[in-house]
Amino acid sequence: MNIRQLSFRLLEVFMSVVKTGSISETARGLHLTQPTVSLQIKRLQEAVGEPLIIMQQQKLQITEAGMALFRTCQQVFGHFEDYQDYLAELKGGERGRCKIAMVNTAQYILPKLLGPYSNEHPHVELPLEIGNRSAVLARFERGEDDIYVFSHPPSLEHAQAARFLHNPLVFIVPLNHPLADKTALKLADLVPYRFLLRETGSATRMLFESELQSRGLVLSDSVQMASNEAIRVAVASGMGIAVLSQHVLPKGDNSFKVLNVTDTTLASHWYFVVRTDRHISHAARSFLKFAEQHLELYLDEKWVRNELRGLNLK
Amino acid sequence: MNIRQLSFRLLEVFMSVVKTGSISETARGLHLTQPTVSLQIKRLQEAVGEPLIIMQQQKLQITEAGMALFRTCQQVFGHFEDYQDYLAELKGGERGRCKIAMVNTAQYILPKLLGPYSNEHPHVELPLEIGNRSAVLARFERGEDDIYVFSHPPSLEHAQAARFLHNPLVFIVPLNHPLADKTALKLADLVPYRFLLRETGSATRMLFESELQSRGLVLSDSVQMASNEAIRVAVASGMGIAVLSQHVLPKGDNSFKVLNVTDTTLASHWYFVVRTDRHISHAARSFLKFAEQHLELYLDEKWVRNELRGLNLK
DNA sequence: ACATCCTATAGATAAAAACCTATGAGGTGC
DNA sequence: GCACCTCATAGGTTTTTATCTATAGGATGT
Repeated sequence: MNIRQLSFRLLEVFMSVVKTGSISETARGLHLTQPTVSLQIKRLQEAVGEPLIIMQQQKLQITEAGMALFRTCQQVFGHFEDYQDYLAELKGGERGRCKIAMVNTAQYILPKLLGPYSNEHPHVELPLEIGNRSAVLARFERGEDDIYVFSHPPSLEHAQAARFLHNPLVFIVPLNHPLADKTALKLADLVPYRFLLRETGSATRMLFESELQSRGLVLSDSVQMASNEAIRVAVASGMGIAVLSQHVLPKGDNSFKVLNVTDTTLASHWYFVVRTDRHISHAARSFLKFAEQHLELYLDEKWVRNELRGLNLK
Repeated sequence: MNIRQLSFRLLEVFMSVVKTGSISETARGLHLTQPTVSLQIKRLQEAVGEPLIIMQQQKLQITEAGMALFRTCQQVFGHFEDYQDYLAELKGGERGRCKIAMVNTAQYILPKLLGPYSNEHPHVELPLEIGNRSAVLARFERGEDDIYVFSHPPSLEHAQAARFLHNPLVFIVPLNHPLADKTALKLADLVPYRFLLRETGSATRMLFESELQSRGLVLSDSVQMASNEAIRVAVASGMGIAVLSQHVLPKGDNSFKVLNVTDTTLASHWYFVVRTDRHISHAARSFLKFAEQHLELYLDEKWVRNELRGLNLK
């Protein structure tokens, strides 16, 4: 039997002949002529190398080999139907994978969207990658994920970014800090103190440093720490001032004080970023659509900046 | 996804690409050129309507849809491999069906061949049909079986017959019959008594009657009975004389007496008959070959007439 | 005997599939 | 920068496939 000259069409016709028990009726059913069907069966028998159907007193009789082939066909078509169902779910965004790479800080906000989404779409895999800005940028370069989350508009080739959330930054100090009780501060009042900062390249630090630079200010003392939690705890224990995303601060945490700096509003935005030179996966598209529709529901409404239409999610 | 434009060749190539992870390597492996493989994949993707493989940093990456298709293919090819195995067994006569229609009397001898054959070929189905001569002839006409067993050469169109066993007929009488103790009888001595006979058309009766006719003898009294057993029992209980195939008589049964008729030797032969206008099934061919080789082993050697070569079983 | 079913076969055509060669474009390694 | 991979695309050829129409040969039923 030569499988290479078998085609699905041939098998389809064969199955219909077995089901109807008639070549002519199959022809009518499939909108073909009778000779066409006869010929198809003949070719199939040649491909299989064994009679599949024999004429018996004006009636078609299916041989053993024919019945076995029929059963095989049923299974095969069954598998393809399953695959079609799978594809349909994939295309509908009900199944599949949406790999998301996000910068560290985003882990305080993205889960608020991911949780509800995952509940609504339980068959979508959502592998998350969390890293610092440069790690996520590297992943973007290599196109390892479907969606990237940055807080700072990355202006890269092939990148399409859409804002979705305001990211206000605040200054926090230990409760016993000299500035803790001041009510109206200027940025310049802060620079003499020690600052605790994330690594160079982090969006928060970049924003803060560019603000300082534009005002001609220079920090007198700074310490670099690897994570926001480390910084928060360090501030609480009196090590210095920090600039952090407001989203990072646990509500009702009174182990530090938020300063009221009147001449400075530091803020960036959270962005969903996708590559324009790649097909966006259905699951990713589905997630972004979900986000577009439910941002206000799951995130603090006052910070939402829903510009996801810009990603033209069809 | 349009299944009609899918071909097994396409899937074969696709599977190789997934396995090797390279289009060029697949091309080398399948003795194709690289553009051919590229194009096949492109066509497959168009047929499926979904990307299956994407280029990722100089490496091929299989998409979700691609992996699912790959799994589907594995199952599908698995089914076809099973089918191929099945076909191989079918062609080797190891599997399949060999329908045999035989006249009543044959059931005393054919099982001696069928039993050992079935043990050697446990996957061959052996449906048996047993009927009187005219019923088996009708089945032959309609070509309902693979092999027909007659005891009397049927000279039909499209029939090819081969003798395999001598079928000697004997006269039996009740123990208390007037002829029971005679040692050398003539046929003419028997005709005054009542005979128990099978229906007209049965080979035994045909043979007996033609012998009577050629000798100008006429039976004075006869009773028709439907089966050989009925006749045997009736003879034992004293109803009359019978002519039966020797094969029908259980060895060591002393409830009747076999007459010694010196001027008459009634005998026919058992024939395997096949239709020449039909493909003979592999299983039937296998059974006939088995019979040809083992007749002497399983049947009484002194009666065997092995002329099965005549069926040219290749 | 004839109309009416089937199926099989022959001959023809248009579309498609399955390949090829040649060439281009994007990376990697030295 | 150059040799050397990889894959993609364009253009072309030869087979194969999927159809059709026309026709013929059996069976069956009236």
